[in-house]
Amino acid sequence: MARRKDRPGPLEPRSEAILQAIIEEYVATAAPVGSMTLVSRYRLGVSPATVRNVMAELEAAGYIGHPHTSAGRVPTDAGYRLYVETIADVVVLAPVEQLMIRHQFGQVEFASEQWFRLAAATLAGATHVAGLATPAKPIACRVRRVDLLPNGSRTASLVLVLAEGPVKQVLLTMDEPRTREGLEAMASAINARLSGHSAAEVEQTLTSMLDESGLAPLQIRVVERVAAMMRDFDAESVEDLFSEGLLNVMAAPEFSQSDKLRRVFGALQDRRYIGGLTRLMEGRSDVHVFIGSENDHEEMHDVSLILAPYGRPGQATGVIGVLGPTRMAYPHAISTVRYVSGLMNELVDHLYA
Amino acid sequence: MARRKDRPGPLEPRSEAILQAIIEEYVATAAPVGSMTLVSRYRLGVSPATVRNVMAELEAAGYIGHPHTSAGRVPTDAGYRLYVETIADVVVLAPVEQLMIRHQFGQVEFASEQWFRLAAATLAGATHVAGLATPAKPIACRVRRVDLLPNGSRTASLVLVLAEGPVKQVLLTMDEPRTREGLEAMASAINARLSGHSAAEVEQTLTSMLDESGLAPLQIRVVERVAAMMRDFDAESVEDLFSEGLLNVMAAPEFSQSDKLRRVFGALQDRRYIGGLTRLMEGRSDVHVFIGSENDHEEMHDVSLILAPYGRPGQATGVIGVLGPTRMAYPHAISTVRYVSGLMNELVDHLYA
DNA sequence: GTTAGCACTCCTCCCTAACGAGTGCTAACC
DNA sequence: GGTTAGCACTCGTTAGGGAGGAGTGCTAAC
Repeated sequence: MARRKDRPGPLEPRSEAILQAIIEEYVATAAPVGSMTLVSRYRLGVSPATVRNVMAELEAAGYIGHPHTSAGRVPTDAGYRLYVETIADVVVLAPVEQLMIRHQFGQVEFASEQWFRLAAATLAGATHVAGLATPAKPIACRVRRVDLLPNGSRTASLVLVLAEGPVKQVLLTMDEPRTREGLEAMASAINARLSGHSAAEVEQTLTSMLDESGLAPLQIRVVERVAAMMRDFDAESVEDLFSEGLLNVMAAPEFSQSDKLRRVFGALQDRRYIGGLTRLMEGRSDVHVFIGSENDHEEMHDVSLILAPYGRPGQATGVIGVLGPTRMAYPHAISTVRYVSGLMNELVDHLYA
Repeated sequence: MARRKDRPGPLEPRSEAILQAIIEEYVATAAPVGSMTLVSRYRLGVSPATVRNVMAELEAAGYIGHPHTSAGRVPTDAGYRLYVETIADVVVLAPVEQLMIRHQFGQVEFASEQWFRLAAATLAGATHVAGLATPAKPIACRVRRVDLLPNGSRTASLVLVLAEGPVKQVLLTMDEPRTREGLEAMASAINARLSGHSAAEVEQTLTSMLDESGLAPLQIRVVERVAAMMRDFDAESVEDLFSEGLLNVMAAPEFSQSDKLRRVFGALQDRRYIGGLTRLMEGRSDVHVFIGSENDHEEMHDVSLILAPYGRPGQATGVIGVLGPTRMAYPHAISTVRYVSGLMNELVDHLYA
């Protein structure tokens, strides 16, 4: 209020430079930064007193704060927000790092289940905070084929392959023994009716089958199971989250007493929270940063999320990103997430080409 | 040394009762326990002075210690060990809890990949420490069948189903487009050669195929990939570990400053450590407890592991268990792990019946 | 508008003393 | 001889009180 002349809008270049310096120093040291340290370490071309004046303005505008009177300044969430917005569009990952990450992705064979894990691990390794990734599951899965393979005398494996790639296997118990041939015949009969169908369509087929006479009870049970598995697939898609390198975040001094972090970890295991995240990213097309209190969930008020969608909108999308303390190296993290999401896009394109 | 008359051997009943009381009190309160609290809360039938004398003996024998002169007693790892050995054979899980756990297992359909997750989650929920589980992978996997399914124009899914149940899918890129029928024909040709084969046998087939003429390069590449996947399966089996409820352990006061715990989590992510664990349990048939410094790895010196093997020796085995602070409710944890391992045995038997 | 000077604030660190929990010893008791 | 009451002693914990210092905000000079 005091010395501010106009509304929060754009800051004078010098004020912005000082805010930037404060943030960079604080990110590096985790300690409140004073006017003296600032002028001695950053070529600001002004005296500590001037810096103090600017600091007072920045504080009045809500971009920085003091823990107490005789302490240095600490960026607020709003300060980080401004900082991120000024740098977000320009940061690009250094070519060396691009190369290293691309190299890591080159290692993986096209085993599709491993992509997100790899993405999460790569992000964690590159940014030294935690990497996150959800699988890119299709909006609505479709059946490719169903196999019935004999196991023991009265058990069989039901293998469901989706058009989009994923495979799932469940165990089936049968009232009476069946031959391999009998099972194969049944599988191809089922495939004829289900192949290419979505979860809803399988459901329809199931209800119509219930009216038909002459169908083996086992056949109906198999279709029931397939319908259930398809439901699961559709539901899972938004609820699975891989995280890697949470230990990196544990190492941050702000989380040395594990209390706050425990709540963060708890939220990360909450499927509803994860579902919310993916839904939040649905409309977006580029990296988005959620800083501290900008996160909807109170548990996340001490951390920042940098997320990016990937995949093909309307077909199969997922989310990758990083999670770290609000005191985080945003430029590097943002550019890394952006780069990895680009790589993930390439991979998905390759899969659907 | 001082007052001990004979070697560590069996303790007098009264001493044992007092050790037991110390441990139970310490497990409950996490604070060193004094002679007064002990007589007031446990019906020991003796005065604090007598308890102090016994405590001195127990300390000389190495079963308990003091943090400092004027503090109460704390059990040592050796004390826990003695305690665990006196109770291990007799503890049985309360019927109510048995029912609850069995009920949880009833929920899961026979989707075999989910068993260990469920076991880990159940253990975590029942014991309030962390639950661990490795999948029960067969000693040596065998191929059941291979499918080649067209994806895009130049990509196909290679689906590998193992005789033991697990399924894996990878993406294959092809130099030239192939029809669905062509792929199916190739798949059945490959199946004829690989079905029922172990990783080593697939490897042999591959080398013999390299000498044959007239084989499509793609066919050889597929067999190569299958060989690689089989190797992976065999290797993965001992290296995968699901954990659930690590947050429970974070909540323990001994880990309030997250330093020690971070090292524990680090070790849990180390595949070599996990491999060591499973190998450690290979010869055993019942629950085994590793208390603090009994663990080979220094990172684990502040936690205890209660592990049990499950599965069919020689066919498919895995390990389940819990991880908690050395100050843990051993009787309950041991009986829970034992009970869940029994359930897992039932499940595996059912699968292989 | 910028800067030097300076009083002021308030956190941090360190020292000390009072407190108290719990022990270990000794001597009496059963 | 084992058990117990009594008591001196140890030592960590806590609270209080400067001394020190980092950093600010204000004022006045540049």
